[in-house]
Amino acid sequence: MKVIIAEKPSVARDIAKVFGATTKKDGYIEGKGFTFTWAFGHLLQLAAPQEYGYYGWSVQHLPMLPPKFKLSIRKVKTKDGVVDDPSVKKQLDTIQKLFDEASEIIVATDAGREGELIFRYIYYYLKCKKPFKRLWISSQTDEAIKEGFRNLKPGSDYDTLFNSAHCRSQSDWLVGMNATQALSLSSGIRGAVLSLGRVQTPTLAMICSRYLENKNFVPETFYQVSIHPDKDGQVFKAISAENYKTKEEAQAVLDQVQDVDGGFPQGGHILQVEAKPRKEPPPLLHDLSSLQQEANKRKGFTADQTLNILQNLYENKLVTYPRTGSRYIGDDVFAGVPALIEKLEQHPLFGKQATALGSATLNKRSVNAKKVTDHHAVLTTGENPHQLSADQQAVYDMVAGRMLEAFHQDCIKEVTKIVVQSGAKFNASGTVIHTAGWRSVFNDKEDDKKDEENATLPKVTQGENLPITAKALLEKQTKPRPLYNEATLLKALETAGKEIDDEELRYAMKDSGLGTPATRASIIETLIKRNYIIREKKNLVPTTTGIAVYEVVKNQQIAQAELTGNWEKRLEEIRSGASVTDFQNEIKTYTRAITSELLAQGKSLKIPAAQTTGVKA
DNA sequence: GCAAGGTC
Repeated sequence: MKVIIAEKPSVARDIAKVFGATTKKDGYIEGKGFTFTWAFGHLLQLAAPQEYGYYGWSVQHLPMLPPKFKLSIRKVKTKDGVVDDPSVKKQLDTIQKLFDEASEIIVATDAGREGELIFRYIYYYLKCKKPFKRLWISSQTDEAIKEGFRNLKPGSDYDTLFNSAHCRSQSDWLVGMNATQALSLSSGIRGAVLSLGRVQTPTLAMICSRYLENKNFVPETFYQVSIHPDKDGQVFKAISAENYKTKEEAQAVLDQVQDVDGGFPQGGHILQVEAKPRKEPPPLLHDLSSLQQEANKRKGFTADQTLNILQNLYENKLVTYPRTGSRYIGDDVFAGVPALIEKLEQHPLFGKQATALGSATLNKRSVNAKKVTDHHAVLTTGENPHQLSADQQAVYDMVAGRMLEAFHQDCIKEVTKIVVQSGAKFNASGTVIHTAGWRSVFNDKEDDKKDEENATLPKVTQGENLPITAKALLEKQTKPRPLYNEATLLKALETAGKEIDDEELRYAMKDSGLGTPATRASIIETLIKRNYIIREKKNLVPTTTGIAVYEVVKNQQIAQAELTGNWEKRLEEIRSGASVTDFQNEIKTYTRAITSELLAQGKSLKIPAAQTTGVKA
């Protein structure tokens, strides 16, 4: 008998369905000579320090460098402390029984580094010796699954992938556990937990450095002049092309404006008119991060809330797999899109849009099989939702609405720029939407609209002279970059802090971002739990503890996003066959260095004991 | 008491 093991129940069900296996057992599905079982993500983790004999937190143990790592069952917190998760234990027993009976194992965990690790940790923990083959597919449609089974790979083809995954896991443990204990112990605060890690610390650093930049920003005053030219009763606003440092300069420009009150009936000379049509393509489909950002902007949901709501919708089969990092779908999935859109015709908000889209040519911007990684973009499933809570409905609508947008036509607008001469030069700009296209779905205002922009501009021609009915001197101040909120932080994590607005360019940097779609919400929650940051309205603001930790580590490698970038590069080399021990030795060297540095530097930490978490009474 | 990774 062959056993197929998937990363999660939903995938096992999808595969079993293709085989026509329908007998549901406890923890697996049976039929047609196969059994289909599953994990729930990582069932096993690297054992905690005490399991190597490092009892309690002690400087004498540092750095902790276990000669051989052990695996232990995933833990869960109960009132009696931290224990093996009973549901995980039970599933492992089931898997063990099935592996014992198996002639061959087919590995169907997600097609990626962590998916490989999830299986291998189980396989080695259970001391299984059975041969295994690898199913490698990036979409769960029937055809993709069948094709994948025709193309099963030898399990050993993925040994180097496992090596890179294993290195990632061990390195995070070594650096995180040691750095955390080193800083906590050297802080001198009894029971303090000052955690550090490859992902959480650069994230904290980003929040702190932006906060300090914002707080220390010295606004500069500058001046502008505005005029109101009048075209046959239609008045628009134009702003001086230059900003002025002093009020006097601006006043001089203002005085030279040839307005009606100053005795100039037609003192505004149209120097230039430029009207350009612009096509604005629809946004890509949602991945988890973009959905979390939108839900934060629209509804103020935290990243964690959005993930929980989505997981719930997923478990109720209303949306596809949520923890995806892809904003694309393959052609096979695209083939099913018209039917999904038709289903949305019942939707109270988008029904009309869905109907209209049903008879139009669909935009294929979000269709690109090469950009589908372990999972495709989030879609609705075609199941009809009922009895959703307001929050569930809101998130569901964001998924459904984005689908309609993504497959909609471009928005066609005309961007007009007018240059008016009246003493000095003045600019006016305005945007007129000709064909709303995808923008008709939500009918939102553009988020990047500047406050000086005119909604519509009158038709004027070059050489024309217009009366200027008003003029004013404007006093303005330069503004600092805003504090991070969850939406802007999530976006920044995708590109490891580099500011890239272009959607597609940002996408290309996916592999060098901080954290993964599945973990970013929990990174934010960890920083909050440690009392490093707090939510203040929508903003994420560091506490004195957070700032103090940042001050100690800000120049260290562990606070730089580049650390992840460097690791990823090395892990990728390992995947293509480079030495594992070289990397492991470098990590050990780094662990020793960071540990001793933190033991020395932690003494300079100044935090009131009450502001650290985990303080024992 | 501690990492980052996955998922019910």
